[in-house]
Amino acid sequence: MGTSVASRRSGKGTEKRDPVATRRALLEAGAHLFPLGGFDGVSIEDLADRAGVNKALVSYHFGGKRGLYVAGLESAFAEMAGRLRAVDGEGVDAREGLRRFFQAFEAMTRERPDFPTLFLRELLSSGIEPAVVPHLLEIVAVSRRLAERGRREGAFRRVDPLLFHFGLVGALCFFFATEGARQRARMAGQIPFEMPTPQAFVHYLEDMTLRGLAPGPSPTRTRKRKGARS
Amino acid sequence: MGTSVASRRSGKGTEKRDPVATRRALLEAGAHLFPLGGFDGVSIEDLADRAGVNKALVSYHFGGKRGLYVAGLESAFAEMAGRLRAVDGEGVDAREGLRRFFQAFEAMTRERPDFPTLFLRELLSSGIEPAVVPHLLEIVAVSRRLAERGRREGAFRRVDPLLFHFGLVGALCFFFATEGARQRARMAGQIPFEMPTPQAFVHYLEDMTLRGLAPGPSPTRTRKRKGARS
DNA sequence: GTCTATAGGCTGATAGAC
DNA sequence: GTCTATCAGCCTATAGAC
Repeated sequence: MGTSVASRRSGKGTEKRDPVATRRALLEAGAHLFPLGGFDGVSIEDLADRAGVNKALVSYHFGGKRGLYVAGLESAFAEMAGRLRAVDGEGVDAREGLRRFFQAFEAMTRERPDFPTLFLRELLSSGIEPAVVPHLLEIVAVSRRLAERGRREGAFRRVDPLLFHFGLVGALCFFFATEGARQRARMAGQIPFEMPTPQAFVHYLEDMTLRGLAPGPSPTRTRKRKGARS
Repeated sequence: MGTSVASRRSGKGTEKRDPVATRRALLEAGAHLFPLGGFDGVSIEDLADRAGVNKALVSYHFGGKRGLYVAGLESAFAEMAGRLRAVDGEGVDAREGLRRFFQAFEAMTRERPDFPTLFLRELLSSGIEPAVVPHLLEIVAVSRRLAERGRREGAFRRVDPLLFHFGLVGALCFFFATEGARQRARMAGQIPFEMPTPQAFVHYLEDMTLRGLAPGPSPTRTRKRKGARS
């Protein structure tokens, strides 16, 4: 929990620590600092200070600031993709899969609260890091399969799996990535009313998704009536 | 459309232009560059070059890079808030209000395609610019009133207006803010399949929202059954 | 209002001692 | 592997000529 330290000054001497502890401390520092501030907003010195490690070790162990950033980024994306794999369990039907989808997202944000921020920041950046593209595609594939399975089982109406994906992931990412900003703004007195809790939002979104995906015609006519079948 | 130029070199001399043209050119440059790259990712020289203007004029007219950024930010937020005000028209019922809500968002992204990116970047930043907080609250208030009106008119079931707001705005912002990244990744061959169009997504989200808000019990039982009425 | 020139700070990276 | 010292580059901001 506390600040990881790979080497420390004690009295007058310098104690050396495990090099793997150094790497780990730097990765932890990156995981904490990069989501705030973004890549440009964090200096090597910031990272070294938080890790309790010498500046030069960033270049030594990761080949530079970018290397440290990418290493953390990839591990986070891989972890998210891995968690979502539980959605495709053996005997789980589509509705249960959807529940697991939300559970996986909740679990991720519980253990890595600023993953959504990191995620979003990377998507907003000029060029997505090639190393994480496979994980990204894997994440998309999960919701895609979920939508298709629901359709096959008759649990969901037919929707474009990609639209389904963006509606779900977009709302979740936005909410969780901006959660910190809300809390800060709330404490600074900029927001004069209570904000929803993450649990409430996840529950709401799950409810809306189930209702929105329920088979059958829309309870309200759309503007233009179409023929019998599309 | 082309690069705005407030002053230009012709042959050997230097022609002076309207100072308001200078300001305008710089604001346009900021509106284009800040969404990409973010505040840290854009240098004063980048801005001046794109505006066809001298570096020093940024400080002269806006008191520094931050001043130019905030000026553009505030005008964008104000414009979005203004567009959303149409949702609260005189004789519009809730369902029509929701339609206008999506229309306003679509219109905004048509004329200022990278507003969602700017918006999201600001929400992710360490501290939200105080100057835009009022506009932010106004935007929240629109969806809040929309949800409450729908409830009052019997068109929507009862939902927490703030959850409604985040579900809607979150999904829209995410999709549009990452649209550029998708196109880039697609062209770079990182994505091997077609991506949904903005129109398709907006239509999908509107449909899902109407279905999700339709009065009546959820077509699927939730895990815990509650009493007859809440 | 606009431009040139420059000050001054900070950053990422590395050479070389230990 | 770790640390100190240092360098070259870029950045924002401003003083002063026009």
